[in-house]
Order: sequence, then structure tokens, then C-alpha cells
Amino acid sequence: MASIEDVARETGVSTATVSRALRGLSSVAEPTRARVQRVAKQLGYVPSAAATSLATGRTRAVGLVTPHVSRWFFAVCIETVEAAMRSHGYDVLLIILPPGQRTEPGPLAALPPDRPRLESELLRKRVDATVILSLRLGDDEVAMLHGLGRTAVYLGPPVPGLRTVGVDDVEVGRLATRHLVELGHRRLRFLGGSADERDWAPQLRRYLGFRGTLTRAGLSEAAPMVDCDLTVEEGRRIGRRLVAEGGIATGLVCCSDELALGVIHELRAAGVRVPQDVSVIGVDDHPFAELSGLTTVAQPVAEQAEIAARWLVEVLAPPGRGPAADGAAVLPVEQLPVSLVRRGTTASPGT
Amino acid sequence: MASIEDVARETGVSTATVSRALRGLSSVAEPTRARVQRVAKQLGYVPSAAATSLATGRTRAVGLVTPHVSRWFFAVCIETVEAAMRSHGYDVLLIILPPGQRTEPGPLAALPPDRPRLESELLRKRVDATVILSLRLGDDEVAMLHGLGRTAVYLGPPVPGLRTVGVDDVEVGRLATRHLVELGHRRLRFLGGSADERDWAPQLRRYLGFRGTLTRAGLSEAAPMVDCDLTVEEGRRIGRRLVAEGGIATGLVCCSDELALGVIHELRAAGVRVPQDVSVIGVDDHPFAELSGLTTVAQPVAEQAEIAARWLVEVLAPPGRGPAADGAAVLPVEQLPVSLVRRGTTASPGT
DNA sequence: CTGTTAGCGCATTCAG
DNA sequence: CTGAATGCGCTAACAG
Repeated sequence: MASIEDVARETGVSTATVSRALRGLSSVAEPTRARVQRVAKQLGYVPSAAATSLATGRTRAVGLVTPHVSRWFFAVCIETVEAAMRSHGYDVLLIILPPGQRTEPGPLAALPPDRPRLESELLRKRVDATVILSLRLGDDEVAMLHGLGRTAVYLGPPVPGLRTVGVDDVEVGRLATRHLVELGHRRLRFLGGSADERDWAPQLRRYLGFRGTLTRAGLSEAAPMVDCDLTVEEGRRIGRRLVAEGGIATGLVCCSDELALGVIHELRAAGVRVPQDVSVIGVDDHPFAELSGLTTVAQPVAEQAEIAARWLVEVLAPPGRGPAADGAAVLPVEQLPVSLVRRGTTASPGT
Repeated sequence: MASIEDVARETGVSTATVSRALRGLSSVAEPTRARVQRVAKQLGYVPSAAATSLATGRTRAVGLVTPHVSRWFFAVCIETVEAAMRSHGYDVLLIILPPGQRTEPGPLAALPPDRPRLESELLRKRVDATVILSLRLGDDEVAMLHGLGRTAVYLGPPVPGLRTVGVDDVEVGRLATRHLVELGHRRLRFLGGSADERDWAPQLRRYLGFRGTLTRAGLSEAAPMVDCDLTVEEGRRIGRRLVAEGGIATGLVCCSDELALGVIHELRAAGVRVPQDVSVIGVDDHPFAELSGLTTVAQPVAEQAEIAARWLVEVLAPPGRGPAADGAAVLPVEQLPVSLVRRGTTASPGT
């Protein structure tokens, strides 16, 4: 509970000097600084974050907005961003915005109405900047982020007006689909797409890659895209539904490894052989994908998060009068490469 | 960027009235309150968290300290605590404290020296309370938490002096071990225990249950306990080592499902049959445990996190003059039940 | 190099 | 019911 005043009194200097000494400003005599530091430590003094941010206008905290924690992709992003920001002295405020339920598998619809909105109250005055993980943002939320005047980085497909880092999701869809087509599959279906109409919505882009590849091969999708969360539980639900419906496509492109593994489990439980009867491919390259022999499109997860964090740090710590920051050098969008990982859940049909 | 003063000026009242009106204090005329609220919304006014906490001494934020995010158990805890605290108006500061490397499999050792410490700077003045997830705390850290004077809840085995919620980890070890013993196994080994000497260390308690059960059955462990992280990667590393060492025990008790699944994968890759040659049991009941047919000791994860969050809310929101809080009714320790889930990775030896 | 003086934006006395 | 004044703890000019 010691305050700066206690330290000042005990040391015999002014609070201003204490403040300077403790922050390492060069304008303090070494002996003075040493004395201040000793007293501060002895008193267990820690500056009040509230007072500091009120005085400076900076909070030394960033917001981290995510729709999930227990999905591997997001967990790794969170770990990476937290470590990077903390190593630069920033605290991380975790804000979970569940995606909400959606009505499916109907036609392209708007965002689920029950999803909590990204309110400005969540962010403003509490953080200096924000990183948003692959959330399906509403137009109003994008507008709010712009209006806020705070730096925001989006990890996912390019969002108009937001600086983004991610992978080429259209290419992700293409890679997965082409792999199945080349194996000889003709009846393909896409699972975990998004019914979101905005063309930068993460999963929609993968779906576009899927559709494009089919078209180029003279095919059309065997059944409508399934809009669902990309979790094991959803995968199991969808898997059971596919079995019940019967007449399954021979190739399933799943938007995440968790989804794929859930689907495969239910398929096999019902006697459908994978990959002999049905081929399944995922996205991410989850640790369990390797254990399970799941074919997948791998993406660099930690790398994306690191780039996002680096951007934040750069923006928050104005370069110390170096060569003037070349605005043109700051690309608004960075895309990392993805790659196909062939394993045991895909094969030529009728093998 | 609107401040309370802007709202006051625009509404034609004092800042004090604005403050009262917006916080719903009863001492404001209804028409006045309505006007203030309208103006505030129109101006997009949001109170500054820094100013509020400087004035009130409360931050409306809690710290959430965890050693992992991508391990399922912790991810679920994080999601649950965040949701609970946010629904009560609290922000959540995420603090990841990696467990650090340890020297193994030597004799009981102290905490790994390279682990970042839980410094008071991380918490003090920034949060009103803290929940700590199953971290291997050092004695100095426990002392610091006490000295801080802030409420802290520990999710894990009972820590002296801290309010805790968890499961009976000794019983977890017992259940798993007894299952294998009853199947007829005589050469058992424990993986993922902790070389931490403090008897409340999470994994050590499971190990104690393991040892106790063996002793009661007239057995002793087939080989020294392995001290490692409870991840898939560690499981694979340990699995390869077991194969290389040869002469594997016929029963392996693993401290987490992730660890168990990693071990099993490497065992099978090397031609060791599970469960015919070696039985493996995990802990947690991870979603992938069911998919993989892993026998495990299930624990209620979200429930533990909910109880922890509820305690925090209770302490932070002093009951409004209800019946005086009965100190005796506040149990310092709560334990939730665990249960054995038999699946396909355990069987009688030589089956 | 160091001390003095103002606020940062809000909640809270205490008067009215 | 409302307003004016005070202070939360710190940093940032501005003097010295």
C-alpha cells in the first residue's frame, strides 16, 4: 500500500524525483537513484496502474478479443500474444466473445443475432490497443473499431480498413479440395463454412476456394455447405447427421482439425470406413491431427500471433526518432504460407 | 473521448449528478437521469476505468494466473472464469506463468529455478482479486499472496492459507492405480508427477495416491516417477524414451489425458500394443479421450472454475447488509468428486 | 540535477 | 434532490 509519497518522504526527495528515478530517466544523480530504488524495494512500493494511466493517458495494457479459448488455434494465439506483450511490459485483457448460435443450414444469413457485441465499453479507456482473433465481426463493430481511434490488429482474413495478418484462406480451401479432386473424388462437401455474407468472413473464404476448385474441375458440391462451429462436439453432431442422412459425399473438407476428428469418429462408429468409404481433410495441423493420422492443411499459428503482437508493440512504442517511419513500408495485410500435409484420412475413392 | 464534464455541460447539470445518474444511484430525479443518460449515449461517453479506480480504489478487474492456455483443462477454466466474471462486470487480466524446465528424473527437487516468479507487480494495484490455476507455487509466492492483502482463490489442491477449490488428487491417483491393480497389473509406473517437495503440489498428490495404492497391494513402483509437463509433446518424448529403455511396466498412470495420448501414440508407433502389452490411463476426460477410447479419471473442470469465480464475486461484492456473513460457513476448501471412466486403453495384462 | 505546481477523470464528502 | 470542493496517485511541464 506504499505510495510514491511514502518513498519520497523516506528517501528525503520529492515525488517527482522518485518517479524519475524509478523509471530510469537519465536526469537523476546515480546516488540518488540508488537510494530511491533501495527505499522503494524495501517499502514494497509498486506504482498504481490507475494513477499512471490517468496521468499519462496510456494504460500499458492491450485487449485480446477471441471467440474461443479451448480451440487449439485460439489457445496458441493467446499464449503467443500474451508472452510477446508481457515481454514488452504490457498487460493483456482477455475478452471472450462467443460466436453465438446460428440457424443452419439455411441460405446465407446475417450474423447470429444472439452473439454479444464487441462494445466500445469493453475496450475504451482500458487498453491502448486491441488484437482481434478471427472473429466474425459485424459491420457495426468494424465501424466502432475505426471510430475508437485506437490501434487494432485483426488476425484472420483481410478486413476492410483494419490491419490484418493471416493466411490465404481461399488458398486453404483450394489446397484441401484439389487434394481430394486429384485423388479422384467427385462428390465433395464442405463442413464448417460460414453463412456470413461478408466476403472477408474467415470460413467463407475457404468455402470460396472449395467452390472455385470444384468449378474448375467441372464439379459442383454434393450437398449444401454446413455452417457450424469448428469444435469436436460440433463435428460429432454433424457426423451423426451425415450418417443419418445417408448418401454421404465421398470427400469431406472440414474447416478445422477438431471438426474433422469429431466427424471421423462418428463416421467410423457407424461403420463408415475412413478413408476407404469417405475421405476427410482438416485445417490447422493440430497436435492431435498427427496422432490421429489426419490429413490437413497446416497453417503457421504462433507466427501469425507473433506478427500481430509485433505490430502492436511497434505502434505503441513510437520509434525513438529513428528514420521517419516510412508509411509505405507498412503493409496493411500480411499473409503467411499454408501447406498440405498428407496423412491417413484421405485416399482415392473405392480403395 | 467524451469526459464526464462534456456530459455535464451538455446536460446542464454538475458532474456529480452525471456520475450519480449513470451509476443508478437513487438520489436523482427521474427526468434528470433520463436526460443525462440520453446525452451520455449520444456523446458515446464511457467512464475512464483509470479515473474510476483511482477514485474508488477498486479496479473492477481480476487477475487470472495460469501456467498454460493450450492444455484443455486450463482452457476450459479460463473460458469459464472469464464468462463468470464478465457477467458480473469484471474484466479479466490474463497472466501466463510458464512452468519452466526442470531437471528430471532425479530425486525430489525444488521448483525449477528458471520459472518466472509471480511478482507482486503483476497483480497489485491492477486487480481487485486473483484466481490462480493449479500452478506450482513457490513458498515465496504464497507468502506474497498473503502479504498482498488481496483476495486470492487457488484452483487445485489445498494450499495452506489460500482458499481453494479442486478435486481430491490423492483419490485421483488411487482410482487410476486401483483400476490397473484390479486388472491384474503388477509392474506400474507413474508419469507426469512432480518433483516438487511441497505436499500440496498438484501432481505430487496424485503420485501419493499411486504409491499408497501400490503399497496396500504389496507392490512397489516398477521405475521412478517421471517428472514432466502434461502435454502431448511431452507424452511423445516420454513414450519414445520408454520404448528405448525397454522393459516397460505393464501399466502406466499418466497425469493428464494429453500426456497419455502422446505416450500411447509413440508406444504403438514402436509396435507396442495398447492395451494388450501395456495399459495406459489418463486424467481429465478430455474430449479427445473419448474419441481415442482412452480410459481416464474424469474431473469436473468447468464446475471447479465456476466455484472459484463465484467466490471471487462474493468477496468483491460485499453482501448488502444481509445476515452477517457467517465466517464459519465459508469453507476454505471445496473438493469435487472424480470418477473412473473405463474405455479401451486398459485391460488385464497378457490379454 | 531537483523541487513546485498543475492537472489526468472520476467519486465523494459536505452544503444547500 | 443537486452543486461545489476535495483528493485518489502519479507524471509533466516549468522553474531553479
